[in-house]
Amino acid sequence: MEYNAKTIEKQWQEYWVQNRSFEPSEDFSREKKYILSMFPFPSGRLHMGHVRNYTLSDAFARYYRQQDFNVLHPIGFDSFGMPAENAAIKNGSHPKKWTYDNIDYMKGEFKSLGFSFSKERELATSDELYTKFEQGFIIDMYEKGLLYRKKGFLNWCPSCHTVLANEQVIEGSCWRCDTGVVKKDMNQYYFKITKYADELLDDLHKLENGWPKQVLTMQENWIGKSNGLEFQLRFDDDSLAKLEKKFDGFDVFTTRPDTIYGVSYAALAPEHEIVTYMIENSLLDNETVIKIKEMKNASSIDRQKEKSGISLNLNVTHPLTNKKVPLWVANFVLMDYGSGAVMAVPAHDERDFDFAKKYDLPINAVIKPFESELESSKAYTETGELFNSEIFSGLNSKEAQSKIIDYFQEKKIGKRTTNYRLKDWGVSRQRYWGAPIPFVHCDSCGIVMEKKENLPIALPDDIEITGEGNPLEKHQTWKHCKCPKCGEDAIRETDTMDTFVESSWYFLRFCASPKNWEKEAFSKEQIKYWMGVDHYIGGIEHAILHLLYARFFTKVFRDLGYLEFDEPFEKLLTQGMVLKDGAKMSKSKGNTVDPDAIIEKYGADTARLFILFAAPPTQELEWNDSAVEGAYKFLKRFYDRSSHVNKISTIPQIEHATLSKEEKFARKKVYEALARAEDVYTQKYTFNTMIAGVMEAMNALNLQSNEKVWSEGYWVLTSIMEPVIPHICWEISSRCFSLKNLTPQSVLEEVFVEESIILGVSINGKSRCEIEVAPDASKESILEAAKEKAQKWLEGKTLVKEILVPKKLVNLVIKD
RNA sequence: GCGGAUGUGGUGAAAUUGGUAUACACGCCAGACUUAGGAUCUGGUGCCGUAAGGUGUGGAGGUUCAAGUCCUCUCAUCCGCACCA
Repeated sequence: MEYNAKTIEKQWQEYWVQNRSFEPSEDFSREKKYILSMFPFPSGRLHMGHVRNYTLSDAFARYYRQQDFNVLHPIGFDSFGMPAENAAIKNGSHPKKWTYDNIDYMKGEFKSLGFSFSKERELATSDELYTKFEQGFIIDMYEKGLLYRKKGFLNWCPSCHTVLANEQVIEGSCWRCDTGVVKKDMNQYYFKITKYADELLDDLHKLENGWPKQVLTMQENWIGKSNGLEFQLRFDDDSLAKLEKKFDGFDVFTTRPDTIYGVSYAALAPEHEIVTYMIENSLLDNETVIKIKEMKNASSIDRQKEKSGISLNLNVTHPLTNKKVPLWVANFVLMDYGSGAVMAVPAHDERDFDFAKKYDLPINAVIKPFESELESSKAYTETGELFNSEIFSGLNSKEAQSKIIDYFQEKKIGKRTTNYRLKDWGVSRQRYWGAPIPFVHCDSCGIVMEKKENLPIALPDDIEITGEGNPLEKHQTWKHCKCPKCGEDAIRETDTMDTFVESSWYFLRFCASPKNWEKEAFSKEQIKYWMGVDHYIGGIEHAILHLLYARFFTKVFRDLGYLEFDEPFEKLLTQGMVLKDGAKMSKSKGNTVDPDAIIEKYGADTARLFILFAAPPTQELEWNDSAVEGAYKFLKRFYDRSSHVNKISTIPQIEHATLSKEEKFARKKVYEALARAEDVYTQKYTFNTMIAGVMEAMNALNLQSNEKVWSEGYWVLTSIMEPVIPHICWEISSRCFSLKNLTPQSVLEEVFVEESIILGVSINGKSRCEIEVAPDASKESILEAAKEKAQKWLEGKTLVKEILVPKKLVNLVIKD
């Protein structure tokens, strides 16, 4: 029989649409599985990474459907974002048209790959309905104080007149025009994600069994919790006078309070408010001001190259010794961590040491190793024994840390504090193609939330996109409105939201029944049934931001009363990248493979089979044209051999004992494959080994010609393979089994019963020969057989030990 | 620097609790059928060796009757974070 992928695939794709085969049921009494793959940005065409992602989720979804679960396997498009605007700048196409044209094309690609997505729940985050509910949530969060507006230092491209996200700054320059990026002080909206820092960190433990360790660690490091001492460094009298008593001092944070007696200077970030005050009030000479401005304006790369600083000619007093400590501005002190100021202990911190060497500041050692001498040529950053530390001398670092913190707390001059690397999430973008932030600026009322009944605040279509500045701000009429509170003329907020906001709750929206799509974002009942996501599959590149933000939204929604759980994704599978010629596929490298071309040449089943067979999902996948060809050959053979199968509608009953050796072996291989498949879908996700098992079974079936064994084999194998290569399996199954075999299959234990078993015989751990014994042979008889067979190696030696590992091997230990 | 991961044939990769290393596939070699083959089928294929045998999971040690698997050290590659006080 000739395998014609195109015909078969078209036919079943139509069948599935007409039969609504992949729509979840609203019967909430059934057991459910929620299988989700990270939705794509509608860039135009699918790439192989997408194909890998959705082939994986599709395999899970189809498997659980076979197992009679109510399966939700939705898809959507993360459709706001910069590329749509960039396309507009480049080709003059409207972002909306560009986006929705791409979506249409990609939906066609999904269909041609046979992905079993629910059609009725498809959405795009740029849909006005989606914006409407999102803006509602934003208002809720603003009311709860979880969204606020403040000035912040942002990456600003002076040429594009826009704020850039950190990821858009490439080596200190704008990713698009290569202009040097500067920091600009601007008003921005922030989500108060830091309020949840502790919970986001602690709850990682709840995910230990379902998430890759790597992702958990990355999130842990990103949150970056550290414990230590916070205290105030106070100015001495002269310095207070110089500062016109505007500042008493400033806070510093340290994780090493045990080194406090080694403090020999203190340093402020160039952006620190005291520094700003001194510049604004001409308290510094010109040279110093120029130096500080240089530090501020340096790109982050330059700033890291070499430590530099300048003295402020001010002194603070050491909190314990009351000695004078000089105050400097230093480029290595970061404004956005801790308080933007540090106590410096050059003897025990590498940065402080480098700086002290450069500017000839004192280096006072106060910690020494327990069992060796202190070297003065570098900073000793380990823990050790304290000295020159008054009453704390002689203590070890660990004890000293808590005692010194206690001492500060007793004296009320400092306190135990926790610091986080995680910062509040800046969400406003000066961009057109995003969800508008639903606020208005009113001269008399300030920032006012839009009324929920006025939502969505939709984007205007008639805009001009030039790449410079924010098109919404330049629009003549859109931003003018009435204040929802006082009714006077007001101005709409023209900032739009970061696209990560949309992807932080889309998995909840999918739970909503399309019947109520217009009415509500989702209902508590629907969420309760479908969530959490049983398998979430996507790229490792989202290990931090997307997954952290989605976890944050889940906790916020819980606190807003919309749902009742803490974590959205129970099991996370992070797939490896798709490579060609050893490098990630990318247009710029010219090493891409177009999925459409593969489907055209071989069909979707070949692409899916290759992708799942070539490597386990978490590993990188190296594209290999001849291995694709190999997958295609297997499908041809698989299709061709189905001519050995009888048309039946129940699995054949076979009298195992009456079969030939080859027939028995074939059945054993078939059921081995089935047993392995169960494990793969539910535990290990190593589809490559499952497919190998099926190939072994096929090879074994080929060695015999019993029609019943063939039929039984195909009954089982097409069931195992349907999630991987659905079209060909539905075709064979409908022709031979009236689709009756795409159901749970049970492993027949009887086929594993062996008439004899083969044991390896090794001498001193080295395998030498084999023996064949009856399964119930006694230990003595097995050892006897082994010794007889291995006689050759035993001659002239002394046998010192005999080990029998049941069903595996015999090891004979000998001596000369 | 800190954290995480990975190292097995020519290639992608297998290997329950430690128990005959290299399943399955690609590639290669040989043969069959063919006007032809980039189709199909059959057989072979870790390395050295005619063979017996030796050797072999990045490297060096160790534990064990037995180590790809456990322990110690080390090298290499990849990924994430990074002047985080």
